[in-house]
Amino acid sequence: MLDKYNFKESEPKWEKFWQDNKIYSFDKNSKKEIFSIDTPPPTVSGKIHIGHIFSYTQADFIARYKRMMGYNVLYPFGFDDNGLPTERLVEKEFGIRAHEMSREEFREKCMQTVEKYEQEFKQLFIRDGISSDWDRVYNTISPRVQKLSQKSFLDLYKKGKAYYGEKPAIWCPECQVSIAQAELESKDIASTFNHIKFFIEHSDEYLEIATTRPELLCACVCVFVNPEDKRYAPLVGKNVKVPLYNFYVPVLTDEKADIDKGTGAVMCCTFGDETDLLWQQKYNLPIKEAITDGGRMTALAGKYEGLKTKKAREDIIADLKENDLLIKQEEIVHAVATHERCGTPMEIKIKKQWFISLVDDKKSFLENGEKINWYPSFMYGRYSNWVDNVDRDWCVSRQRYFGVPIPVWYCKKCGKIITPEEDELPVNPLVSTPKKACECGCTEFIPESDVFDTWQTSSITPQINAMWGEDDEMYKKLMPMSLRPNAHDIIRTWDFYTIAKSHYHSNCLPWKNVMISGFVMADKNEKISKSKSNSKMSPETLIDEKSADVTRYWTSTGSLGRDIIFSEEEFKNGAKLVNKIWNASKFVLSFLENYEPTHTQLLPMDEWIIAKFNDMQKHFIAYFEKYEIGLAMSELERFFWNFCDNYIEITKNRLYKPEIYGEKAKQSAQFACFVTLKEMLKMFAIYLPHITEEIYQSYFKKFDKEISIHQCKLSPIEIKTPQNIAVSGDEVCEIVSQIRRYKSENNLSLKEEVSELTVQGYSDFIKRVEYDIKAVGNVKEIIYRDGDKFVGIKVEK
RNA sequence: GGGAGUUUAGCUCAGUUGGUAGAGUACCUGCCUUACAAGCAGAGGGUCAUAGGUUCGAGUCCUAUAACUCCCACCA
Repeated sequence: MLDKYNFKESEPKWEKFWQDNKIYSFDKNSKKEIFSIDTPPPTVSGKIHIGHIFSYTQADFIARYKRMMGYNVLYPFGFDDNGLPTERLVEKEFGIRAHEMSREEFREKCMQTVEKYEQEFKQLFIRDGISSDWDRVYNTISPRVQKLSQKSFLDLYKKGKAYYGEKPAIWCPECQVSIAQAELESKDIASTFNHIKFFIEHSDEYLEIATTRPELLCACVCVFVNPEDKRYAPLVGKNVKVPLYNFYVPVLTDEKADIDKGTGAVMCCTFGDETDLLWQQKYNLPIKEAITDGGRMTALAGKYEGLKTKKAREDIIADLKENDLLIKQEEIVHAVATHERCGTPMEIKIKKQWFISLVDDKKSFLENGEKINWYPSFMYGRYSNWVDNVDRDWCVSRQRYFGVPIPVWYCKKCGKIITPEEDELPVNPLVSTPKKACECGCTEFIPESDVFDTWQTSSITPQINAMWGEDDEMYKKLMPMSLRPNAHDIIRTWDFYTIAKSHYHSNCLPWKNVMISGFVMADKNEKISKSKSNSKMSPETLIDEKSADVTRYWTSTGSLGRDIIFSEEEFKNGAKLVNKIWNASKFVLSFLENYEPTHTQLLPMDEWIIAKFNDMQKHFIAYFEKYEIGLAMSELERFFWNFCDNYIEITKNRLYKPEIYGEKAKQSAQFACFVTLKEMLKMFAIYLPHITEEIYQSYFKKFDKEISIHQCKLSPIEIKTPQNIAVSGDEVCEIVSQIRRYKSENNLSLKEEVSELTVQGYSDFIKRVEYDIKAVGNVKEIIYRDGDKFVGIKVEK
């Protein structure tokens, strides 16, 4: 009944079948316990790479497992399709820049692009066998989600957790946008420490100052030295001359000036650096802006105006040299905070922006994080480490275009912040106006033109999935969600912000469990590069060439939270397994044609395999409950190979020759084969949904009411087996193994007849299964003896 | 500088509460066994990173150390 397995035909066929029959739909009205998954919405910024497949497939294992354990599984899908990454993709695709066209025109292009990619993404995930409910797909740019995102913001505003303020914000001069602390990435950058002469007023002496940013000389407002630093004590209170610009600044003291760093004297520029801004506030120093939003020098820089900072730095160094103001240069490598998207070193700018409070509530965020089960548990450490170190509120204003608009206007006359009513949402303040006049009577408003940071929206994915404000009953039922799966790189963003939002909105946890997956590395210490991910490691290629099931198998070999090196070897193992499952099923089922499963008196070895199966399944479930998908799989795999190499080998004689062993012996084997294969396939279905469905449909389905194997429940085989049967059966395998070893060592064929087998020191169980041992080893006679355990083999040639 | 993870066979990794070191793979040997040669059977291969400690007994528990990786801080 089973012929050759052709995954290229079979896999798409079943994928369509699952979609057509809505096998993975969430049943809103079901009474079953809900298991809900807060699926990561992939960022629409390019291609899906193998890392996504790795992480998403691992989550899919959980979804399928829970479904088979009888849960009503809510497994939605989403796309994070707004924000800077998407804009950059669109700019690249069309070869345009967002600011060169109207907002509407650009947004239109974004929508087109996003739609195209989302179709591709969706097809790929379906092709990988991801069992999401594709009727429950959300897009962060959709009106529905925009509404929820704005609702979230207004809720925070009402609660005093979102505020509008002028404060130092992290600025990316390349992307020309403010960014959040979480979007920074430390990078080691080679730089030069320039030792520069600051001449002391009314003196020929100079103060030596070391700086990596001489282009900021024009913004210098003072020089700081440490109050304990004896070297500079005489200079404190005096003025020094800023080189090239020739204006004077005072020498002041502050503890933050590090005696050991540079020369111990530091110039303060009230711009571009955290400490500088701190000093600005502490000493109320004048603010001098040296750099434009686009990363060019301002008029303050004099002749360097308009130059990019890097070029200005080079020119200034040249000029300092020429004027004998440069003492020496030191090559250094220092960690610089850069924008993770483009790698450009950040600047600090003072801007009026919207912020969400984080710093004041760190304690709650830590407590809530602790209440969540993190798998693996040490990943909570990464979360708490981040929260501990958060030292600025979350700037959510983005001076961009393709995002959720910040729903506020400012009164033209009194500046009051006007927000829309909830039933007006989603609102684009650039298009619509407030319904009422301002309290001051003014009817003219300035619309906010910024959009939200995309995390502002994606941090409410539990609320989106749980129908916040749309279906109160569902919301209560679904929150907190059961599981958040994601990779370790976004603990500090997605996980953190989501925990913060749920705390602020509903004073609850967003989910009960978090499952953290690792990264796929191209090689040791080598992340996946564009070129690699486009070639042999691309998910499309792997699924096309090796099948989705084999690709999925590979993802099960990874250990939770740990990075994995991409290895073709593991794909080979998966291919072998799939092939073996096919062959074993084909073989077993060939003895089950026209078979009516009826409970018969079982022979010992048939009881043995059932007992072994039930043991294995217990371990399998225990591992899954701990989200240990890889260990669960290896448990199942080991059982399966044992089933093939020992059980089938033993039992096939009875199946082939009922005329020798009896009809009842055949029926016993048939029954054990039937139930064990069926239950085993259900467990494999979690990992290998396609091939298992193919086998299920071609045979087992006719005994079941379920449409698909993926609607079956995992269950133990409900057959009572004798107490020590598992151990006794293993002893049989041990004896069989001895026979095989003897033949192998003596270069004999395995079917060679053993004229006499001596079994010494084994239990009486062996006698009860003598016919099986004789058959599998081709043994003529067995002699039983007492004494120490020993197996003797005699072959007459 | 703070924190985390890892270190077990040539390679990739298991090893639950302490009780004689495991799997897969590679290598080698044999076997075309009435499912599968993409198969089957078998052999060799390890001071469990190092040094101490607790214990009758430590891969496992404790203390140091080292190496590798990651997260965070460090931007004068």
